[in-house]
Amino acid sequence: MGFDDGCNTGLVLGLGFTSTAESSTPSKAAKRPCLKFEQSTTAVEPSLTLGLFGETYKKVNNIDVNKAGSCGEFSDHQLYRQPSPHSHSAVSSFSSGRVKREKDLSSEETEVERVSSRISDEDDDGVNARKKLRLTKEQSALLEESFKQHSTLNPKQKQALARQLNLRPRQVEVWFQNRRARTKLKQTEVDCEFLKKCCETLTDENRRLQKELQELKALKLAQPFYMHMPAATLTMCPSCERIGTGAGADGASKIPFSMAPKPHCFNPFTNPSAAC
DNA sequence: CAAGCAAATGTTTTTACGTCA
DNA sequence: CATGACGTAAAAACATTTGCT
Repeated sequence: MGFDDGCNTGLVLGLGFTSTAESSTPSKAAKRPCLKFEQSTTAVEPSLTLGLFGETYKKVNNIDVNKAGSCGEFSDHQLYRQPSPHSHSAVSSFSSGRVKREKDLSSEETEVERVSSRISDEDDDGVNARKKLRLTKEQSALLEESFKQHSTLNPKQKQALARQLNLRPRQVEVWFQNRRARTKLKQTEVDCEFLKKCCETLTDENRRLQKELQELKALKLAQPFYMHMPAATLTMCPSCERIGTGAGADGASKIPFSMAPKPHCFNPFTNPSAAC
């Protein structure tokens, strides 16, 4: 995948970074293959595509099936917050082992909460005001450090970090979510700049090629010599559109320019000039 | 007081996993 | 037993709100 692909299929506009060591089969460990900004940005190479992807957002029929879906935060919300008027209050009966595990975690979180005095103080007074926590420098630093290692946390890591920071797991989770969002925003800005540069380079290259084409056309008109040659002896490099004279019409080996397997597409970062 | 930042919340989408025919 | 369809929960992405500086 790269710049060349967009040339053949056309009209695909996208930006992103493709890992060079990308495996085609997502493993179970890599649960969310989309849009993860790992630390090893040096191991990825930029890819640009222009146009429309065939991929579209799918609308799920049973949208409200998982309305309780926010129960991903069930344990945290239920344990630590006064239920908001809009929150889904009841996810009553669980039976799966996974939920059991979640319950275990929740009990752990309760323990964490007990330790965390700054939180219980706020909640216990009955006032449902949404107080905003300001993380200390130390907390932020540790979170940053952890984020550098993993941009996402598994439940155990979350628990451990929360305990270490004297925060609720939910707060750690939220911090990571927001941090990922900021990272992505930053990355989008970088990509935007990258695309701008690409656009400028391509515009310049296009201008140069147009000029060269004009010159060649003028040359062709000024030199009737070409006209006297058999058409088959004139070949044009598909990449740079320079005209060459084939020595004979029989063998491709004698033709100075052979057709490229596919149209040359200019990549300003790997090919600063035309292929010839 | 408006603006910007960041914590928090709500919604949607994706994925993994269990169950059942 | 293998397999595919289906339902559900969890987690992440995404969008928005809100409190604080």
